[in-house]
Amino acid sequence: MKFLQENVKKQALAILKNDYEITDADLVFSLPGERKFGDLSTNLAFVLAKKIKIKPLLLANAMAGKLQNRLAEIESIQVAGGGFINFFLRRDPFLHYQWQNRMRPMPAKPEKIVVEHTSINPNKAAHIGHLRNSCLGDILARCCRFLGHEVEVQNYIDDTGIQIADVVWGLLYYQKKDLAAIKEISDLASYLWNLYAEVNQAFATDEKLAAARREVHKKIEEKINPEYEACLYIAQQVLLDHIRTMARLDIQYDLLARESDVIGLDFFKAAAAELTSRRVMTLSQDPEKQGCLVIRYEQENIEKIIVRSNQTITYVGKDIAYNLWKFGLLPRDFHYRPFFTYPDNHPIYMTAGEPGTPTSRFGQAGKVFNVIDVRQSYLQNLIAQVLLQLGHVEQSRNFIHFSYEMVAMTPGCVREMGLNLTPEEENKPYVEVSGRKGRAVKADDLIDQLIAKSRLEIKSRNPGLSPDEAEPIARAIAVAALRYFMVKFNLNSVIAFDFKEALNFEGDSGPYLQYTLVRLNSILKKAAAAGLGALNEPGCLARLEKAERELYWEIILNLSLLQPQVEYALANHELSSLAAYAYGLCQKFNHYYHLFPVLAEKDPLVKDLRLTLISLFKNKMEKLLQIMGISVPDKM
RNA sequence: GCACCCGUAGCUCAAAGGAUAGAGCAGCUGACUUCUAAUCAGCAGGCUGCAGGUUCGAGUCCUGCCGGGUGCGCCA
Repeated sequence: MKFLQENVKKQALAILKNDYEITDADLVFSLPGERKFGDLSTNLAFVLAKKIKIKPLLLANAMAGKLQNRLAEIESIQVAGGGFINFFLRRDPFLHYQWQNRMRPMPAKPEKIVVEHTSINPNKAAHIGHLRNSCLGDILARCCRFLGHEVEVQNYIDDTGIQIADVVWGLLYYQKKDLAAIKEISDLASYLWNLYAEVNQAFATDEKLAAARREVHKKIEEKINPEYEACLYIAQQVLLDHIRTMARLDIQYDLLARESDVIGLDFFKAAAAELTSRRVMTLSQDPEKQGCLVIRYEQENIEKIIVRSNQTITYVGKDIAYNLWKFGLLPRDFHYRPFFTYPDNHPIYMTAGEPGTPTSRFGQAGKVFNVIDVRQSYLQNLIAQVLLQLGHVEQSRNFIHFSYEMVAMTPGCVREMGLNLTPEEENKPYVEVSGRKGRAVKADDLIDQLIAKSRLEIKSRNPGLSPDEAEPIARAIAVAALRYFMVKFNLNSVIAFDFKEALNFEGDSGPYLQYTLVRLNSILKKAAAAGLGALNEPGCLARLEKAERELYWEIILNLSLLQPQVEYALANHELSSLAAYAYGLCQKFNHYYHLFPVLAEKDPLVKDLRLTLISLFKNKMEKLLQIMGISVPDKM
């Protein structure tokens, strides 16, 4: 479709340039919402009318007259709506082109893309807020791969922060467990979920405890046992738990970048030299920040502390160094070791402080996507600013904060879970999810609920299925429902989480998409059994009755938009447009399915055309579902 | 206080400056002896928060209000 649009544009421009002063940018095509307005439409006449002061309608008619019958791919041209020029494609050649090119692989693109997502503090189990991050990040990575990019998925592990000190303190001093006792705790991540909320409540009410926590944090930084060893153990176990949870959703990582290695390998020192010599980072003149090194955030005219008066480095400082490294702009590298292998043999590497396994180079990105919620915009913007100030113009432009709004919970949902609300919170439209307050739905619990529900649905529809057969199907449906739910909203709309919506398997949902393909596959299977497997070139659409022909064309035309849709989603940071695209296509197909039976059709040519349509639909929709991380079960 | 985001049907959300503002859920009618009814067809539901402005054209852009959220830490 994209190729065709460009081709039509080139031809039209060549013709119109003789009579009008138009540029490449003036001629923009769009797909009209209704087919009576054509397959391609342009507002060129409106744009030009302003410049040369002629009525748009007159101009549009004149232009249409000049273009009529002179564009190879265009059957006819009409003017409508006061000046839109609408183009109707030659349908049979278009269908042939789509059919012939359906298997063509996407050419590889040279630009390597690093996507950072998940990055959960390793001190408690993952919750629904993290799921939005990981699902978006994973789909983003899949979009880039689909378009031919090399993609590296990184997960940043803050294994040194105060959050982890909280639970270390909780285990060692609040619950008075020794290391051996800690190692005996099963399902540590869930256990810490409760403990983390509990100790934070304690910290809030008792000043002295906060000092104890700082003491634990200090001991971890100075590698003093048992605090340090407990910290290492907890971070590793919880991290493994997060990896396991996300693997349930088919979300995988390539590299785990540890904050302790960013610190241990003095990444910041390497960055600091440059920051200081370019006077990006300076000694603060503010008496309250005496002895601190700061960077001025220009957008809001704030001084951000990078190096504290005690010479320790803040989170932003470490993040600046880490992101410079992602682009290969730091004269320093991590060491690496293999950490984990997925059942499909895909390895995850972890950064290391000491020389480990030699491996292919990580980082060296041409473009970086950081999937982090909107609350960190200020810090991400600061990093982009710093890249620019250091003279890395290209990298600054390719440093992308893939920002999304938070997941919240309605007061009703919080109450439903048996959790407490303050009277003030009761009256809010939603309250933010918080691991610190233990106020969130745990990721694993939600996945379990989804699987349980799909199990019931499968059982009622397919009573003969054994549990062994039903289980993978239940999982596939649960994953589809969850991933679709997480991607269908606009990035800047807050998701006010609601069990009823998230557990919906009907209508605008992941299982709806799966069901469409399951039925379609069933037709193809039966057609193959009847010896109708191999398909020839598509026949002429004229063979179809008008009503079917129009619907058929509508579907073919929309199917051709897969690649432009993915490019649009990526360029505009709007992955929800992919969900809407997939849903719209399936709606159209289901409508067609009900009106026009395939296998019962008597006319062999019509039957062939219908089989062509469903083959093409399967081809495109499977690619689209793969981008969304949704698999298609054999039956539902 | 400053900065960013949101306000569309009873509810949850779409609408890429464009043609008659669309879906799902909930409600009401209908369609399983048929390629799987997790489906489909239909009914009903709207001063797009308010007031101005820009434009051939505004839910979308600008200004001001009203209501809500978030960020602005020597936490990460």
